[in-house]
Amino acid sequence: MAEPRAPAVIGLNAIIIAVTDEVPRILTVQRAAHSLATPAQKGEAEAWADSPVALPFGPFDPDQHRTLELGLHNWVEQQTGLNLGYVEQLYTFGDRYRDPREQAGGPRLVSVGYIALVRQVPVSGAGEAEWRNWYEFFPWEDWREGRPDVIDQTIRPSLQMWLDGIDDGRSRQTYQERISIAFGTDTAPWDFERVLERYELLYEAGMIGEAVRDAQIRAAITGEATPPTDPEMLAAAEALGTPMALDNRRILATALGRIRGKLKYRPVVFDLLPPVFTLLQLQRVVEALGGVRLHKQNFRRLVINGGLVEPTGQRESQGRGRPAELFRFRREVMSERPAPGVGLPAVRIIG
Amino acid sequence: MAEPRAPAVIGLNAIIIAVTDEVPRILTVQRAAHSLATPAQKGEAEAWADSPVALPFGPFDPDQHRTLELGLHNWVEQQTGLNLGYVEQLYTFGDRYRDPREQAGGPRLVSVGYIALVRQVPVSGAGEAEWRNWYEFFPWEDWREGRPDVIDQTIRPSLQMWLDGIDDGRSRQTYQERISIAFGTDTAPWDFERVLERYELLYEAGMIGEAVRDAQIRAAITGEATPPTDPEMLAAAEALGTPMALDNRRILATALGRIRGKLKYRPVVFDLLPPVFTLLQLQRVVEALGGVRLHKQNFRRLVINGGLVEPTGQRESQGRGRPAELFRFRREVMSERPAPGVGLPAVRIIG
DNA sequence: TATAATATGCTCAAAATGAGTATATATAAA
DNA sequence: TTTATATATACTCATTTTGAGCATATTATA
Repeated sequence: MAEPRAPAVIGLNAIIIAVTDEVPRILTVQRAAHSLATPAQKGEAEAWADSPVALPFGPFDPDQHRTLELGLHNWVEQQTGLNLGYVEQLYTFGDRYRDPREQAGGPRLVSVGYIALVRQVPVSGAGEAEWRNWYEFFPWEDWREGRPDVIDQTIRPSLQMWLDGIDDGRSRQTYQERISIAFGTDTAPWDFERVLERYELLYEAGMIGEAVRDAQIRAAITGEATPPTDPEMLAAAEALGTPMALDNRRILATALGRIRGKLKYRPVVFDLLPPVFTLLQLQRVVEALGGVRLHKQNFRRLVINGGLVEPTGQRESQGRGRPAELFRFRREVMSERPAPGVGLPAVRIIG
Repeated sequence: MAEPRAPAVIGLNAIIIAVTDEVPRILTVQRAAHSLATPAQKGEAEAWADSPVALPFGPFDPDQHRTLELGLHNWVEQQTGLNLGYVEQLYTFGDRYRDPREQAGGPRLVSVGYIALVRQVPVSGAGEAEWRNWYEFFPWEDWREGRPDVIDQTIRPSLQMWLDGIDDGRSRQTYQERISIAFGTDTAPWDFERVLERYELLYEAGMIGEAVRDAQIRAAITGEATPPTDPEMLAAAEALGTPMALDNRRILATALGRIRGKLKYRPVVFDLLPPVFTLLQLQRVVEALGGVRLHKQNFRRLVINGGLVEPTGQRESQGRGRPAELFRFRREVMSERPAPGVGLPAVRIIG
């Protein structure tokens, strides 16, 4: 068994999530565009532009930090002034060239992603930090106002065109199946958790801004001519949301899928809410994360009968109609039921 | 945003799982005990003995491997002759001193764990590899023959004793809650997915062999006297399964919990079975992983009506009673239902 | 005072689940 | 050959959970 050498560096990415005004938001930072251009290919640097929108990132310093998570806490606090509550490891990303600087001899960058859920949305501290609607990056994932137009107007036709252009029958077959699973069919429902699968297909089909960018980078490095980019696909990329730096959008897709899955069997929503809340507020947060509308009365029944919340006796002051009762999270539920969560439906789109 | 330095090394751990004869097994390798002893403290090396039972481990070589997963495939194949089928990233472990050599100045070891599910159990290739029943490491997790004795005879009383010894009322309260959630109460059910939570509590209570070992290591390094180990706790450690090297048992607990969770909403079992199988074989594999007995007729209904399997028309040859029909996995189910899986009950212990 | 908006209570059918009983088809034993 | 035993499979039935909707309560505002 050989000793491991030390040829890679470890970084930490934070996906910091909050929900305000019924909008799920993530904290982004500005990333200087030139940080991608290495001296070796300054000239080519103008050929492609990386997005300045990035997830908060920091190096992991083993000398200073006892655990990965503590390291994360540390620089997040420094950079944004946030002190994180619930934190959970997401995934570790280590594909070659996820940082293009590798192509110019830079070290392999392995990043461990962490999800953090926060309540407050303090004006983000050190300058360039900014909260952004996460559906800005995944317009096809928000079904709260009905099935998003972009699916049938852009995604479906472009995917079909891409599929038709694949010569090998077998791999076309495989892709067809993946598309059905990810995007559903007339019979198959849309599965709200398959966020990453959808993003990856769109990337592979070249319909995502980052895919175009990465193809250009590869071409610039190998010295080939800029690859012919299908104008259809470029138009698609326009409609398919804001690009992010590096593979940050893939990381975000992973996080979104994870959160949606977790909602069903762990009471994670409450980390996004104040200590007391109305049932409608609770429902709106769940809907924001899930990207679906839920049946109000049944949602009520679910969380009350399920023992997830308990009434405080107080009622809300403000408001238009009848004042709502204020509830709080019942921590005891964790030791009462095996998998307490709020559950998303298969494909409900009711108001 | 500072550049990450390169002060840690990245390794890969494989949790390779197969089920044969209704026993869930993991592939282990022999780990030379002296690999933990550094020249700096050879003299102390006899004071504590690390277990030679380890998970397969290999370094990650970024020059050679395009992705972490490919790196894993590569050395697993070399070391064991296995070519892995379904592989999924589990978790990244980076706590300080998870490799005790760090205490003698060794580099921080960050390991990315991967779960692999395999069908065949070929006589494991290069020498020291060996399949072991995973319940050998977690005797309290197998409820197929009823509630394991070790829970009420060892775990319950020792946890209580430990709890009573905690002075601070607040932290005793917190621990009490964690114990209730992890191990259940008269009212609260046993949650089969909380494998890691249970392991961590037992470790923190000092009831696990590794906890004793790690306390001794720390003492040896800091030069303190060997800490007084409660003989009760040592006896508990005897009953609480085979220790593993480093933090490998924690990694394994993470994997077991993950697999049990996944069972419910993804058809992972089929990666452990031959292409055709009887429904009882399928059920036995699910039971082996979940550590529970299931109701036969209802299990049938679940997988057939759920569209998870389809009959082949063939029947099984051998056997005592009526020959069973052979089924195969219906891949189409993946695109029909949002979360196809087999589901484990809350706490069923019926034959 | 009427109207709109929201909260909350309740009903009812359909589907899923838990627990059995009954029957079919094989091998092994008498 | 018959009987016992083991397994597979089919079917029933009560209970619980879920999906959908109607009805009523309580507030602010026109």
